[in-house]
Amino acid sequence: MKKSVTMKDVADYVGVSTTTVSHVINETRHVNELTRNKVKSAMKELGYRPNFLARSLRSGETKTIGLLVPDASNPFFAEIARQIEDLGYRQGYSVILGNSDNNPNKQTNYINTLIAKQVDGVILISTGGEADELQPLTENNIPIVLADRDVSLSLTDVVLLDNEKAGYEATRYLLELGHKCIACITGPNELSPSMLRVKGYRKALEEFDIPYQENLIEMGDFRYRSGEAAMEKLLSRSCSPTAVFALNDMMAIGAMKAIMKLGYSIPEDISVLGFDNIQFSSVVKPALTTMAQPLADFSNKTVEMLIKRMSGDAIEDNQRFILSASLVVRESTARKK
Amino acid sequence: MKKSVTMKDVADYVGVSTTTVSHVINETRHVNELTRNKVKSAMKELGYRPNFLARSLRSGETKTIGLLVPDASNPFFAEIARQIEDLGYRQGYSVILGNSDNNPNKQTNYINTLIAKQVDGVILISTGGEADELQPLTENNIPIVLADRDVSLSLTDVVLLDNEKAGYEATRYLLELGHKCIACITGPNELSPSMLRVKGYRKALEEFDIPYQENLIEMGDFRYRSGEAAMEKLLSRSCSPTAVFALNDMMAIGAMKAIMKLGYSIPEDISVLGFDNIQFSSVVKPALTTMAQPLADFSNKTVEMLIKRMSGDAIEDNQRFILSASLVVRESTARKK
DNA sequence: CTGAAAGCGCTTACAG
DNA sequence: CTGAAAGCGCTTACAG
Repeated sequence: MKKSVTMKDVADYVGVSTTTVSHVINETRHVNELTRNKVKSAMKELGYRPNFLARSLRSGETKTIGLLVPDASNPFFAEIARQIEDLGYRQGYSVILGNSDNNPNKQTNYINTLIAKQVDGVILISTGGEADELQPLTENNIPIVLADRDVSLSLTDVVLLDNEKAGYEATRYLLELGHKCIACITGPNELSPSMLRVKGYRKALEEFDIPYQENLIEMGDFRYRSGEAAMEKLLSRSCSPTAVFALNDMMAIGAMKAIMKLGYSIPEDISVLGFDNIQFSSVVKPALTTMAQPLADFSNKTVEMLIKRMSGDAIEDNQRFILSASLVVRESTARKK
Repeated sequence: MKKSVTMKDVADYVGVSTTTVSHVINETRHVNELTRNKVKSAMKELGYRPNFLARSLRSGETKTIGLLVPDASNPFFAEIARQIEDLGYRQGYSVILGNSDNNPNKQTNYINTLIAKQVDGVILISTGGEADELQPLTENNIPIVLADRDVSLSLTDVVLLDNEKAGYEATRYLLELGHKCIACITGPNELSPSMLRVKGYRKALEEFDIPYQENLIEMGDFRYRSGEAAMEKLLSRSCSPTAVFALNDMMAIGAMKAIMKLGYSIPEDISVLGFDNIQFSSVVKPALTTMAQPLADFSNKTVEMLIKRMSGDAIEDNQRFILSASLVVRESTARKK
């Protein structure tokens, strides 16, 4: 086990102090050109590499941010994670990625790890809705921005979609196509995006004087299989829908599978409307009509807010940035016959 | 900015040395029960949180590993990253995730960052094929295991698929279905998995006395669009294939799109065979026949090897672990009519 | 233009 | 059963 070469080795080699070496590395004060060059070549010669750990311990900055998502293998989160990593990299930050599996305990554990590792900030797509899960972070003065899912009573910054409006607009679009019996495949009730999209769905129905029917609602878990299962249940009931609004694309695609398996056609018999606009929604057959999330805006805004916070710029607490979804019409929806 | 409470604060509060506090935290030596309890409650009372950075600087262990992938929004890598993160978490490691974008420079930069941040090990799905890109890691005694893509002359551990065999078996399956004109949509030539799968493809053709034809080969970049584009080109040529072997599922699905758009049916007119068995391959219509990568084995083995290396257990260099793909027959392939 | 030295918050060999 | 002290590799206020 070869010991790694430190600043002191370089300093000794050149015959200067570590102060000087440090300053040539960081360009934090003027150093005589000759000395500077000698230091630089010594670093190369000895194969010196700075130890960020030591620097961080001293400076209090790790240039690392934590990103906690429910499940990075879900295409929606994968895409967000990818973009956030990219934006972070450009600003000189590494990202520690964690998957909470929608498990509040795991999320809490992860938050503790991130604090212990002294990350400069965290971006959280939260599993639970409890603000006290975030308290350890705020207590340790670690900036945090919440993305995608709100946490009640939290005083942190948030970047959210206007889910209620999106749910409303999606449903309204189906209503305007003449559908009167519109099923809805939701996500878990405790997640704010699902809850709010359902709220929008109900609002649109109300506006069109269509009664809300419990038996047109099925809850999924935002995954493919659950969409398939939910649709099968919906189709087994008496009041069979002519349109279905799935609260994400994965479930919508699952629902499509179920619909076709049972011999119906899309959109002739049943229109299907998704949510997210993941890459695959344009690939399936028929291509999925969906409410598109402004993914790039999402990532950009989230990172931007976090960086502003980390830089300590005086800004007021609890900034809320709300984005809008937009309807992307493809082949899976049609006017009711 | 509240200063965080340190070990010294706890020690002073209880009236013991930091030595003792450290030992109760890490359970590294016996501490009188009364003292131990006093320390523990003091930690709670003061809200003490260990600073891993300081510990790491002292101990030389960061409990962090680096994971570099070409693009974590690609479902195949996303799934691997997800599993590796999970396995790491269970063993007490956080993972810093980086995307190289198949850009050797970016990869090199990332490797330097990982070294500076003193990760305990790195898992690399490499972009380039040059062993000297890995030298900084080995020079710094950072264990590394290469996954999925080999790097020539590298002396590190690797976990690979037997790509040549997989390519051979896939092609052989199509040949046995009676296909004689089998197109191949490859990945970038410089990537070993692509190259080796093509090698297997050629070997199978040879075995069946079918000449290899340049104009049945199209190169893609492992992404959806490139599969679509490649297929369009293939179909515009005189010798139009009755089967196509795409070297990953994303391109296979792109190819399916192109085939159907041009009015052919799958598998009646053209059989399509993919590679990877990503989640979506079972969802598309028709469901994609594909060579399945043993993803779980992949992640497990990779993490296991890295952990063994990090623990410093005496094992010989350049361990090579080779996995096999397996054919999953679905609806997109059929006997040639 | 440069350096000696303190200190970031821990761990751990040494001593008792 | 416990503590004083060195040291991990840096940065930076202080001094000249």
